[in-house]
Amino acid sequence: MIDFKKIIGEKIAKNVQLDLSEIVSYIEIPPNPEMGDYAFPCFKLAKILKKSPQMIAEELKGKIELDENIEEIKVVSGYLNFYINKLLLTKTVLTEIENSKDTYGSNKSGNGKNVIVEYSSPNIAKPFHIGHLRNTVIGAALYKIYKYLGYNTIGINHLGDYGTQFGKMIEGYKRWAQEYDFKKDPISDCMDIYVRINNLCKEDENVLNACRENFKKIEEGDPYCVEVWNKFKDLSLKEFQKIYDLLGVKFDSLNGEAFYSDKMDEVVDKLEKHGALKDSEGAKIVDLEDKGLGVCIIKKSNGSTIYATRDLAAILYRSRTYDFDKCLYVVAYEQNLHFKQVFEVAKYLDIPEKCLKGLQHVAYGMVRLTTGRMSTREGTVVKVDELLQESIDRVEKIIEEKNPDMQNKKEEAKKIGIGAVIFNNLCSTIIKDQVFDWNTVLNFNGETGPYIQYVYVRTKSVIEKVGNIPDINDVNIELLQDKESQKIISILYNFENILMSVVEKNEPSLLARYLIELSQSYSNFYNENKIIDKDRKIQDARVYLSWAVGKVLKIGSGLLGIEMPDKM
RNA sequence: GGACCAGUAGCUCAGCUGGAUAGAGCAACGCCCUUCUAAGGCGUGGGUCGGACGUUCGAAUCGUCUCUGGUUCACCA
Repeated sequence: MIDFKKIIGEKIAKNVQLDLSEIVSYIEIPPNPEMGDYAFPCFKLAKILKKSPQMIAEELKGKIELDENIEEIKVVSGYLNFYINKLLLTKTVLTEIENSKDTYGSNKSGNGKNVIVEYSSPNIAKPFHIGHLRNTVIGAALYKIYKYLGYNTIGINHLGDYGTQFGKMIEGYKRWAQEYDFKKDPISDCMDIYVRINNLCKEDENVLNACRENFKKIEEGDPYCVEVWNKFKDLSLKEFQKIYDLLGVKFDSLNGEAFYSDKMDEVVDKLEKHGALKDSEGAKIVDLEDKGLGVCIIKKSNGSTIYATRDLAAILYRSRTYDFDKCLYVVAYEQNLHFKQVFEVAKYLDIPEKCLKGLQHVAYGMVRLTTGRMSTREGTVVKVDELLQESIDRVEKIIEEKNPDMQNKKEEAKKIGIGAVIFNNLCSTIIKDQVFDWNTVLNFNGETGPYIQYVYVRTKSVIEKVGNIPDINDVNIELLQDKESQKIISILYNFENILMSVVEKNEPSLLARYLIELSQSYSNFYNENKIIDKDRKIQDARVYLSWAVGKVLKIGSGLLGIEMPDKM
């Protein structure tokens, strides 16, 4: 597509002693469309040229020639305001959408690059709660968007299937297995055991030591411990899969922590070889005090490993298996220090420089309840299956009220209910903490998933009524020059840029906000104009624009993991 | 105590790498369905951008200090 910003930058660059890239970085979008489409502030030049910004702007205006791209230039209080050729913009955007169809906004910027997205990563034998949901939804969106931009993307569910917690589970299972059937609600049974054994550990140090011993036995391949551990794993995966199916989330690999249980010796060897390993209080550590990062434990004093060791083994394995350019860890910010340590220690693993540089922690904020922090042990978690079901149920009720004759009510309710929950998790900057409130999550008015879906359904409904999508050659773009249409066009133009920023910042909320903006602009257009019109030319133009909006809403939502209903 | 993160309207949040009058949604109030889906649109009210100082032609945005909240700081993950 035409890059107007670059074109303007080039025109300015001819007359100013600055790099093109620097000029382009100064170009901004005016706060109000009447002030132009792009603006170049001349204040920075004032010092260099020792003239007033206003004078510089006037002079520049005189030197820059108008052409088919730029219609007009105005000087306003030190700004050079550019008015681009709206007909050309309209034509460019619509032609691009027509030609690329379901791939609009995608590009090849990631070609040849391998990106790992590690996300979801729930703990086996514990409930899948709304914290994991946030993680899963963020990771899945990043995964899809990277892929859309041409990256070879690998999604890894780094299951929490290892560690002392399983020693605890085994200890609990040994003691109380006969009290449970593990059939109706296996996760709940597991959690019950987990809470009981934790309480016992608090009271009795010997029990805790027995738990640690059990974990060590798993590592050593003790048949009983491994069998029980596998049982928990199978039960959990089956439960998690139900949620992934509802969310439409898939992984390329389920290699969790346990997968690396036999790959940690090499890490220890390498650290030793580099002289990075130190004995301290019976444990083996890497001392990072000089970097202000404390110490990173590699082996505990009882000889067994710890999660940092497994993360390091994973880095080594992944660099060999996937030759990654980026490895994103979607993990809550609680683990900031942990990842800083691990990435620092990874320098001793002899992996390629690009892999080392590609390690990135995508930290997101905590989900807390109005009553405070969630705790598995306290039993205060909100379970995702219950949340999703509640959301779907509420949508069904609303459909029953508003549109009782609708087709496929169940299916559509599912898309809307789940879409609402997904959108709620993606609509604000991921680093911010979120207070979970049923009423906020299950609100379907305003800036929500259902709002976007509703707008999409409107575009579909208009097309359905008309009976066909007009041929782009029958669209007279001069009939799309009103304020409302132009607002939409400029937003559509920006879609690819938004996707690029999402990847650059690992911030899917940018796309979520974008879709709200697009939806609002269409709602506005819809209310201002009659789309189905007596004048066939006007109708063709507006229906075509509606189709284009629907297309981008569907692509964008799809990238966030939100499906579009046909009716609402 | 050290480190990191956050603090914008009653609530939830936008505000791009400093730029032109600080924007949405929710909640409140008032309008708009004999016209394409009112899960919608329009309007009104609501702000010392936590505070202070500084850098700059210009600061919600950058720097320093400070207050508040959160997270984390060795054998859990």
